Amino acid sequence: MENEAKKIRTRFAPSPTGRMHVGNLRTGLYEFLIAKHAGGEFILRIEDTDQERLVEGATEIIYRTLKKTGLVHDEGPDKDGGYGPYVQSERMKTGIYMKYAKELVEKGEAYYCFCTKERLAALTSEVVEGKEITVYDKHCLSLSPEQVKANLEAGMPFVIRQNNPTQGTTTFHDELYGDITVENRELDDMILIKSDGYPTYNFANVVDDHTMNITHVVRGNEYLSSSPKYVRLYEAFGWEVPVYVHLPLLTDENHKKLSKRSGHSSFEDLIEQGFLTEAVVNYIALLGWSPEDNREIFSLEELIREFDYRRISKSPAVFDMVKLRWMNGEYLKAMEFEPFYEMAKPYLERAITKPLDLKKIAAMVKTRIEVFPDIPALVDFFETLPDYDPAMYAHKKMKTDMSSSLEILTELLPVLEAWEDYSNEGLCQVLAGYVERKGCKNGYVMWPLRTAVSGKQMTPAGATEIMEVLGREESLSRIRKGIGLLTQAMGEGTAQDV
RNA sequence: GGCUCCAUGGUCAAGCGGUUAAGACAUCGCCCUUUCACGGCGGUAACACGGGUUCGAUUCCCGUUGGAGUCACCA
Repeated sequence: MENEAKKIRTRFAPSPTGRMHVGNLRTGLYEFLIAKHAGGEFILRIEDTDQERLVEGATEIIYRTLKKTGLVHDEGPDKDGGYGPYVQSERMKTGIYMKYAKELVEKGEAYYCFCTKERLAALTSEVVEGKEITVYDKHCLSLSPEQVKANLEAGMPFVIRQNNPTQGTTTFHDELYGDITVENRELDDMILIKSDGYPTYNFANVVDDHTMNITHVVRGNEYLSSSPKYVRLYEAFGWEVPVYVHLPLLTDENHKKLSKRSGHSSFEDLIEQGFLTEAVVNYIALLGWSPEDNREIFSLEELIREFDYRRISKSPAVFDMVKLRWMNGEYLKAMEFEPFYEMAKPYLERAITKPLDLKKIAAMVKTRIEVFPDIPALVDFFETLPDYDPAMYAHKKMKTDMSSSLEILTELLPVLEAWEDYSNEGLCQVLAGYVERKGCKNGYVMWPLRTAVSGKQMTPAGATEIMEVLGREESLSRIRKGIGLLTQAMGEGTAQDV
């Protein structure tokens, strides 16, 4: 047993600050996949140490998103696995962070700092792109124990800072990026405990990952350059450093980091935009990772099986909505009809209020849309015949023009008026008979007919299917309207010619 | 600006010293067709640059250039 590798434990540690953006979700997905691929455990921890950024209900969003995407956690605030509490604000009440911070102070690896904001501001060495670059000068490190004690007793506000060496280098190993070394003098004495008593992310993260027995720390690439400071913390405690896997960033079309701030889609936004959960999960899994073969469509179970984190790439990936739409379309096509219909229904009803056969229309639309909101624009002509330009009757390939269309429709009208069976099959039958008598090609007849009953250049189905849904009376009325439009247009054309 | 990372078509990407440099999205064309779409077939399009190492570099090393990240009492 001792020789066997420890069971992998990864954690997803979001902050409850609103909706979950896709970069965050992908990090969670990879953490889940890495653990599950190896038969390990996936832990949820809520990092709410920033009391100012907390958003009401955001924790619920986290639970809902994980549930919906299938990233089931083995342990979390709602599932105690013996490493709780799993919410940092609750962990803080146990005094854990302060206890460990004081341990570092005693070891000389950290120290109290009483510097005021004003003094800190004076330390600002330069301003780059609007950001103030400040490196703390270890001013308070020289305070004697007596002074510290006196300050504390006087109730002076304080923070606790990490005491980093100023010489030598620190190296840490990342599974993807290899060894990364930095000069210790580049390491700022970061704050461990804030003046409100809460730990900073940096500190709580290390304490929690260690005490919760996390074996693989998987996180975004934005932490790569600060990782040496985390490693120094582990070393200061004398703790085993976890395996690090830093993930390549997800960027927007301008190659900038995807962030909530820049207004990029959160997972919930995407769902509202009509994307399927499975498609989103599938798509983001492929952003930064690829399987051994060329497969692109993966269920979560298949991802678990195939996911080898060594195949994660190192360079950032652009989040491409166009490809996401394509993938969503693939999922739509593969869906069973009934569930598809249930999801499409609200969009159909948005465009159609008449008592038409929505199921038939849904079936027409199923293979032609990429996302549900594509539906209304595709089917609105069923509700009302749009105003259309009779020039649409002309089609080069079908060899139709306005005059041929007028002829066809005029001849067809009495035939269809005399016909009772408006099923697709029945209509095909009567029209085939007409085409045969006429001795022309199908399209020569179908094009003007479809134009007349739809008033559209693009429809999700052919003329007969449309007529079947519209019914006899509406179909005939639209054909009469078409004849009227054509007659009028031809008349004007003639008048102009003369 | 310092530090760190990255670098194959417009995008996602395979490749891990010798390949006609895959595949997918997008784009273009053709076919099919009761338009469009779907589907089928095909085309355009990439190893950033310069030095090494090597019999041989997209692949290894160095530099240049370019891009990104980071430099908070935010995570």
